Amino acid sequence: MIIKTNAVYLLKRLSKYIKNLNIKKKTTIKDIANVLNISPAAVSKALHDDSRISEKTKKAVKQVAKNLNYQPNHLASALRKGKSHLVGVIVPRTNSNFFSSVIQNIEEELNKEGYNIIITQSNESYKKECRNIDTLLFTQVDGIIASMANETINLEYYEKIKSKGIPLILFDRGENDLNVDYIGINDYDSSHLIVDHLVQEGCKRIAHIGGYKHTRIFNNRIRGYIDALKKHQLPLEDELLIESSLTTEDGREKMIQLLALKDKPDAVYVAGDYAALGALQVLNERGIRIPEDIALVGFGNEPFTGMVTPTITSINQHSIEIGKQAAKTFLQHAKKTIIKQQLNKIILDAELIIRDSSNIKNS
Amino acid sequence: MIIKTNAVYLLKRLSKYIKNLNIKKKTTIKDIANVLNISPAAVSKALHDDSRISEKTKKAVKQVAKNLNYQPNHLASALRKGKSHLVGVIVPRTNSNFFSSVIQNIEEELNKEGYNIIITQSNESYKKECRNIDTLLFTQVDGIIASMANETINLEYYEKIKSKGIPLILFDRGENDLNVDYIGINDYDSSHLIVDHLVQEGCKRIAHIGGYKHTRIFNNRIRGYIDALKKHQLPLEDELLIESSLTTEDGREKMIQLLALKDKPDAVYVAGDYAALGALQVLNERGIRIPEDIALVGFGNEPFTGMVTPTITSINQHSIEIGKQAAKTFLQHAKKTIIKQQLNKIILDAELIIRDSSNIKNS
DNA sequence: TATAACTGCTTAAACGTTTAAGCAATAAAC
DNA sequence: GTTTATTGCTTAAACGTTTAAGCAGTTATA
Repeated sequence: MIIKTNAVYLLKRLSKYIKNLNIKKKTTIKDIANVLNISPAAVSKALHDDSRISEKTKKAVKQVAKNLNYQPNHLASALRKGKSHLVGVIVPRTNSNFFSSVIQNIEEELNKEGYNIIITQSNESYKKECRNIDTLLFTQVDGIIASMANETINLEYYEKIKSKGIPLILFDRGENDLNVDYIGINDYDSSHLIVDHLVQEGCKRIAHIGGYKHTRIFNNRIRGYIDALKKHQLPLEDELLIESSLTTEDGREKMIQLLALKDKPDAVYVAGDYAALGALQVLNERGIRIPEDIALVGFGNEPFTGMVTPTITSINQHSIEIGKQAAKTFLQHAKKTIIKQQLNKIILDAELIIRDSSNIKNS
Repeated sequence: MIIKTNAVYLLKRLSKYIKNLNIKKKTTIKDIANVLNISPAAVSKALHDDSRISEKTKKAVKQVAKNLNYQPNHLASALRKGKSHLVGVIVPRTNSNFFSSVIQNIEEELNKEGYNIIITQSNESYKKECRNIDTLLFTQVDGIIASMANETINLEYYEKIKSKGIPLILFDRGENDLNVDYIGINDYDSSHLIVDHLVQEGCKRIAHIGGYKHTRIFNNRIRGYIDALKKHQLPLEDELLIESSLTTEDGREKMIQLLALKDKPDAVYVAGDYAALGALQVLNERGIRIPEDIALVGFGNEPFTGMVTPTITSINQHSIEIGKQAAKTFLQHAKKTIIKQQLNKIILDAELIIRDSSNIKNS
């Protein structure tokens, strides 16, 4: 009788194996349990180094897991635990050095704590951004770190994230009204840095090709520009303050617009490097000397600012620090359970990188 | 008695609601079922427009789902169905226009079919690439689309993907030995295009700063370079063929090395735009005229090739088409169940974008 | 008028984990 | 020598879906 039971038992075990061989099913915790003749629960605990499992069993479990090439099923554990250990990241685009550097540092910081990231791009489109949010919520991410598209005014979708109780951290392009954690640089002060520098180089008519006023960071840069002009008792003229989408193409157009003025500026501060590039192209094409005739300053310190002729003075946005802080802020949320949600607003000091395009005295 | 049963029943329903209100739990299919007094199975089917559910019920279910702000739990359905509808993408880095454009097009194409992508970067590191693969397998992706790191020689991890039966599609940087689907451009022909063009411009001593020989695409570019030289009866000289990591820094070094030769080249074909930029910087710094003294050609058509002075002639790698084809190839795998796996090797014709750095006759 | 086919659901099991609760057996404490 | 703790497991339920199987009731078919 014992022999028969044993035979039945062996047959059962064997059939499992045959099934595995044929259908090439992924090995599960159950398979390991069957091999060692212990319960799946014990295997799970052994793999997680539970103190209530003997060292002997742990060793055995890990060995068998390795032999059977066991890979834990993230979906199952995430479902059971209610945590996916996935963090969603939304950026306007990845092919800018600033964003890809931020992403890289978010990833690095989160990987340390066992989190992985899902990167999505909005391509500066509000509609795409909404779809990305839905996708991320659908994927059950544990948190979202985002920088808003230029187009985004309606915050309904971001409210949706908050209402689901999912930590939301914004960086660079954020909104004050949303009342969430934010990491960025001091845009207002950056404008002061730039204007101070240009004044020091002898400029008297400083134009500003700014971003959309409705976006907080660009608004701050504009305010900084205005206040800095006042500080230096330079007149603020409407025709010198232009709103732009800050693409390279629009940078070209807005520069052409400035050159059409009877009273041309002697310096142009552009709120984005790509638009500054467009401006530079126009100036070069028309044989206007930079910085002698017109000085140029960009924003973002994209690598190409150091590649073009002349190299473009720009603001370093501390992408590394922003990425690290964004990740750390998320981790704070993830760790505390219900403790009071203290808002983090981290504003980093920016740094002006002076290059040829504004270096009048040394040129 | 009936009343009592009803009371108990109502109490049960009520308690569910109270629970929902307090703990702010996400609404599930069960909640909808409870409200409408039907089974969860019926709700699931209604949401998926199953033909065996009445239109009336479907309407009601969808209405309640909307009211309760129901969001399907992706983890649960993925676990049950054995499909995550997630595709992993591995690239050396995202801050190159080529890769970010490929990614964007992969995403677009896959989104149409209800798939989402997880982007990971290897930063050209083999170790990071292995970790990325583990992460993606762990996340139960339905497929992986990858372009290999420069460092990658050992294909063990890629074999791991194949052995799990997960579709693997390589693009740009791939390996022949792996025997998987591949989408890329014709690197061999591209070299011919470049050499033909340079010869036509009158160059007689053409150097090549190539990528690592062990990477198939760079090897093909080298072979194309050699064969094209032969075709034009130009002598092939060892000192003119240099292996490089193709970073901007290394491009500088290798250019300096070429300038140290007693018999300098009159043209340099660099296998990557970033390295070509380094070469350009060195030439500019030393007052060597481009293209009159030395012509320069890059590879990849990165946007900055059109921004620098002089603009750099380069090869357009068809990132859009590569992205679309990679996605489509994956979808083919995803759709057929066990049908024979016919390998897709898609080789696109490249295109030479002629700019100032090699336009001798018109300069 | 029986039989088949369709409609509109329900039941119950499954996906692979984790975890609270519990149960023997052994060790420690009194 | 009884009580108490500790060790090393097991059992069973749960996470939220999906789906095969089945079951009434209705409608069409022969």
